[in-house]
Amino acid sequence: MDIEKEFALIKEKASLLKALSNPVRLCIVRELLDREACNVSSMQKCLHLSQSTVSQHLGRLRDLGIITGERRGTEVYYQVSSKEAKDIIRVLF
Amino acid sequence: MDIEKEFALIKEKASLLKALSNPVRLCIVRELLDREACNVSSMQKCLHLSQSTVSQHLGRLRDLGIITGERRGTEVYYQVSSKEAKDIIRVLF
DNA sequence: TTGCATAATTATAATATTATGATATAATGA
DNA sequence: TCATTATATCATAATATTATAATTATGCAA
Repeated sequence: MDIEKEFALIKEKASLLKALSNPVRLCIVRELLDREACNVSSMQKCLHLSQSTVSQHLGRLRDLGIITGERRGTEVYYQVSSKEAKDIIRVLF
Repeated sequence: MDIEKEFALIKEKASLLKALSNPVRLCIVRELLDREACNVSSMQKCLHLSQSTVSQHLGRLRDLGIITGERRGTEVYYQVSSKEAKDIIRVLF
């Protein structure tokens, strides 16, 4: 592999790690693995953070394909979709 | 485990991930696993960054116990000392 | 349609991270 | 000792991240 593609790969992996490196997001992803399909307001209560903050963290995880959301009525339920993210959580906990 | 210790653990794991989530640091740790015991100036040439920048990244990795350095004359050779960090690299690459 | 509940988006201020340049420290050899 | 090489630390400007508050969007039921 040439050096530029190599570093592009490293940057991609680094952004996955960065997404998981915030305590709130790490907590969210971990919770989603334990008891799958939480909705936003249940996480919000659990984390003692505002709706906006939680939603923005979820947005970042969504943008990177780490989680996917499914709407059921007014609520959105999330689950972890990235195998690498799952593997990292397994290594850590 | 009570909720506060739980979150303290999560913050600790998050800082490990944060340390690895910078492309330069991820590159350094990965290199150190492939060909162990690089010195600072060889990394610096490889990464096209200033001595100061590389040294500061090494400092962060050192402070978290991810790498350890051993001085040989004027040079310092580093290696990866954290098992968790090694495991994460193995998951990613 | 209106009202309500849930979630997403936007703007912003406080804080953290990063790379650079200058300086300091450590080891070695002339 | 002095000069040189290698590494670490400090100060700082540019950029990124984070939490909050305000606003907007979506779904549903009366």
